[in-house]
Amino acid sequence: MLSLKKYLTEGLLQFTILLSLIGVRVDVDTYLTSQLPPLREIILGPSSAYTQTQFHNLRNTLDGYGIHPKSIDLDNYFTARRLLSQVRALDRFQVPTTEVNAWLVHRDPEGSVSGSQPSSGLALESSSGLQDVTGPDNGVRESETEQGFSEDLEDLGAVAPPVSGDLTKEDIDLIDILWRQDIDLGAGREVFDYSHRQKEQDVDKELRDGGEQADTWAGEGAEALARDLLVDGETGESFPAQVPGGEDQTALSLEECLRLLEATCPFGENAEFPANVASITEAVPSESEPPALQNSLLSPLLTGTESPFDLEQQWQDLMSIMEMQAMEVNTSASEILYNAPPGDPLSTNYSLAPNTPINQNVSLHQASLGGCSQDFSLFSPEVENLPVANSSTLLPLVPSNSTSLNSTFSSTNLAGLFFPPQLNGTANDTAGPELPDPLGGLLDEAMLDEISLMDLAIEEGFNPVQASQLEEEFDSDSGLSLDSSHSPSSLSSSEGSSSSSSSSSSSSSASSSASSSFSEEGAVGYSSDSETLDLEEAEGAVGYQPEYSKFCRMSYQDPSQLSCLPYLEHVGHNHTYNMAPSALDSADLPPPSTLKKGSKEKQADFLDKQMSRDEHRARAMKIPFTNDKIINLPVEEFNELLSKYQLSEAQLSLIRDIRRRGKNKMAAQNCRKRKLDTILNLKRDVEDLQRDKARLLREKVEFLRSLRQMKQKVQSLYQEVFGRLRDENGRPYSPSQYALQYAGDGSVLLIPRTMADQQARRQERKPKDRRK
DNA sequence: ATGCCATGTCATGGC
DNA sequence: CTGCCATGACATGGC
Repeated sequence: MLSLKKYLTEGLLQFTILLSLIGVRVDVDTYLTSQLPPLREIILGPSSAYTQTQFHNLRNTLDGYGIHPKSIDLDNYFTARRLLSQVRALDRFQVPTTEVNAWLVHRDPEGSVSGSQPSSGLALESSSGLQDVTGPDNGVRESETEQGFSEDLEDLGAVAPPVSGDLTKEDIDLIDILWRQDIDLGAGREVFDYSHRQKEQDVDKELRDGGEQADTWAGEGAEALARDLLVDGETGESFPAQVPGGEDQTALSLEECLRLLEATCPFGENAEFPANVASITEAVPSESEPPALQNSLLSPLLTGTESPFDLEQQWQDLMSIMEMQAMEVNTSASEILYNAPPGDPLSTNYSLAPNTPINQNVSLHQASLGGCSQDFSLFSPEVENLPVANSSTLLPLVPSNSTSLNSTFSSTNLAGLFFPPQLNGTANDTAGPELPDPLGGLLDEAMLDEISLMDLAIEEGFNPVQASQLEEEFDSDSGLSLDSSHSPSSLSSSEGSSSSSSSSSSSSSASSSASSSFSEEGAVGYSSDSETLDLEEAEGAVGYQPEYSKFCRMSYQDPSQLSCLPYLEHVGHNHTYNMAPSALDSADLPPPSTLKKGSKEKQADFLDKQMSRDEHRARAMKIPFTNDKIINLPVEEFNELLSKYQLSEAQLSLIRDIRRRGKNKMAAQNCRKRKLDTILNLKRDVEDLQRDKARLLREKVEFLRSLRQMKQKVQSLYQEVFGRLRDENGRPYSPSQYALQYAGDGSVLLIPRTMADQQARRQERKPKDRRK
């Protein structure tokens, strides 16, 4: 369903844009606003799936709690909304075609990427393609890198099916011919392909040792690209300026793009297409926008995009969302079930602000949960007298069944009545007064969506824990709440990789104990080990980006925490934890180029410098075997080795010292690494707990709100029923003398006030007695 | 010159 | 008891 939705949405958008560009007006509004649930939901999404998560995260951002403000998902969401509004705007404003500059349609074929480029073209500054050159035939682009890349994007749920799957050979040839035509412009496809470059950057980051080259993409890279984007005066084409080493860059003109689209499927199943169309329209006011922004639309894979957080743009997005949601609710408001007759106090009570969303699924049953009785002070004395236990027996009073009660409640406008008192997640004043806030409506909508999700989960038989898990799943689907990956299950999984990686890289003698100790450590959540290890060991690991984003998020929260981030912390340092000494030795060997340049003496000096003190000692004492063997051999083999040689007492002592020191060295490395991971895990636990606390506080506020709503409704119903009662003379009963009493069987009795007070006191005593 | 940090080493204790 | 590991404390070298 998700892929179908994206497929349809992007396809429709592309088709619409195309039609608009060639002059056919498409009234998207009729489709979007019409009450055709399937299509509407396909295009706009099932509301809570998107809005809940994103608003939730937006609120977190505004809280200053946790979410990196540069989060690409927010951008993605907003731009998706913006894209819709821009598509709508297409039939109002005709985008001048001369301003539609260049579209990225495909990445490079291998052939146009210079096959002579050295494989070290992963550096950011180098413009050579990321993917490996598979061969001179540039017609077929089915390298593993290509497919893997598409799959990666697809896995993240952001893209349409890969192009190559549906392209015929002629199409691909045409594409390549077109690209080659633009090669003389010096434009390469991957120049615009931010995801491409981002991935490249990631791999590069892993490969690079020094921190000096670790400048971020959004910093110099994006600026450099923005600077390098030139506009052809004649054609209006925009193409990157000649970057040194960027001879393989091409760009597609609009005409070529259209031709290309004609040649391919009608919807142009290229995932990058709609994104770049959006970027084009965005680029109209600001002539050259950083590529990071347009690529922010590409996929959630690019979560780490560090484009500047454009507050104004976000505000526009907020406004557009408000507009859109107002439209949604206005059109759906007529369908709201109002069971109360006109003039009913209920309807007057709950008919505020019709253009705000509705909290579905708030049931009286939930709201009358115990433990909230302290909130009764919010009530009028009259209702306060009602025993809590009887509130559920109110149901028979409602004209129809409980379902209609729910629907009646669902028509109540909580957003108009309440506002979350704590925007700050750490605020403790949950019962505080509702403060006005310009974002209040929006945030409230988000919260209500969130609560609706909770309610839905509860109604469907989930327990609250499952509901929260459901909520977290929504968060994780967005790719924003990355901490959901730290659930116990993922901990255990990463734990497995942790132990395996450590054992694989440790010496054979230490591997078994190392893995066993690691699994013991897993009880306290020992997962970051694998994260950093995977970075170091698996070059070009694709799944690494979310973790990096997570660290970005953390670092944003507190810049001083940068020092604690393993990834950044390891920059410039040779963290060779868990690497076998043999690997260390080989890694310490100087590159061949330096060997050629230097004389043999220099080589010897260099090697001497690379050797440890123990190695020097061993050489001085003429130990006949390597320190590697001394340290890493099992005891039996080690003793066997010693027995083979006639060694002096000094030599034996040195060998044992070397072994002891070597083992201790590795132990110290492991120990420090463990310590670091423990600290990081503790920090993450604290964050998780803080997030849970904030969520629970929000839920509490919501429940209190619902409870207050219920009480008001009960009060209204009470007054209505009481007001309609007449005595035998046809006169209304005096509220000061009579009261309604709810019996356990659902019946309602009219009893004198004095008796009601006595019963109420008895009801109050019972729980106290039970507590004792 | 100084402080910080990563790393190596030693001492010690537990298994 | 010996070997191994974990870890606190200290030393050292680089930045």
